Amino acid sequence: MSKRTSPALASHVPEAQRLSTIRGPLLAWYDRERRDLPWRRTRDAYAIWLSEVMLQQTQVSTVIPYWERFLARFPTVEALAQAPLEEVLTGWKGLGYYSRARNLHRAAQEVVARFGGRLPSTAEELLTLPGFGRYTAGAVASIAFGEQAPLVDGNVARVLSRLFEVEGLPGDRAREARLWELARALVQGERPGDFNQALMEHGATVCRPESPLCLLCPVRTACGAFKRGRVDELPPAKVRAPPKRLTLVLAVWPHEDALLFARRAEKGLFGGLWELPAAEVEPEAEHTVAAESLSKALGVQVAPEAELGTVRRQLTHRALTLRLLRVSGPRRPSRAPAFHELRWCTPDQAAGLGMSTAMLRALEAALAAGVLGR
DNA sequence: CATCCGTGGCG
DNA sequence: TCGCCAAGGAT
Repeated sequence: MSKRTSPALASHVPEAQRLSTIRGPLLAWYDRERRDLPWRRTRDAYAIWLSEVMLQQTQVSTVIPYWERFLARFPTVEALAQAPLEEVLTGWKGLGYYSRARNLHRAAQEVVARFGGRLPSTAEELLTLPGFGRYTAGAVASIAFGEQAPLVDGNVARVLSRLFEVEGLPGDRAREARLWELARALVQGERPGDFNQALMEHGATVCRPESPLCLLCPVRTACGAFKRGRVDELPPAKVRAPPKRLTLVLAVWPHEDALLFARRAEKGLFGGLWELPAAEVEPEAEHTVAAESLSKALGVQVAPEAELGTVRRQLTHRALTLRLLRVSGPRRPSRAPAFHELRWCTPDQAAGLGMSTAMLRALEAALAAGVLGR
């Protein structure tokens, strides 16, 4: 070490001891207490990758059935790469954050093209693929390939914030840098993948956001927040912007035993998914105005026939209002300016489309209103 | 750096 | 009913 060691680095030197008192006990705890999750029973890097993508911002219990179904349908990177995006989105429907599925699909194609169908084994290489950020690259590299690569997710950030009393709000640069530095120091050693999972598992089950189980914590004697009674104040809650309101009018256009469906543009909200053709309107728009918006989107002049009700849906950052408007038109379009594709489907056929949960609720409401008879 | 992108569970 | 948030990434 040079004498010119920065103050920031020098201040961490006493931590070497603490780091070593954390790693062993946490790993031992993990060996005893870890949950039996399906992706912990495989060594297939693709399957592990898939689990990591699905787990982004999504609870374990939600992911399990999706992971099993998706893997059965797309068992290999090659199978996924060859599948049409629409089928991939169908396998993802209901899971949310659909850009994950689009990126996964693109990444699979790149793995085939650039790496001969084998997922690269280092975080550095993984980072070059779509959908791989620092977290996912570290997770796949350490869990699937045994690289001593760090990761910081919401759980790890909380655990390390408490253990080392890391100050600052989520998103703060210095805070993030500090967390990654700690994660990097801690993961050095045997079984890096298990250690990273131990850190996350601990955050998910013991070092929880609310009412953490400190009396069951294997590393509480090393925990700064526990020592000083600061467990409830670390980490500080993130400040969230209030959700914005978005009102969409949905065209319910019956023809015989079918309704008109449209596929959304690839980017943005519900990108690439199917829907009852939608157009944004002012919250209090008259149905004639709403019909005009739909006419523009569909490229055909449609007439408003009846209001069929409203479905509300709360997203993290958006309050959705879906207004169902039964319409009719002079001809039945097969293409439209605002949409990727149009299709006339019976409810049974529509069930096989990749549709968001919000749209599913709206469709149910339209059918309950009797648009296709009983 | 801020904003956008879904969903379901839970108190 | 409501607010909070969970194994993040892209722009």
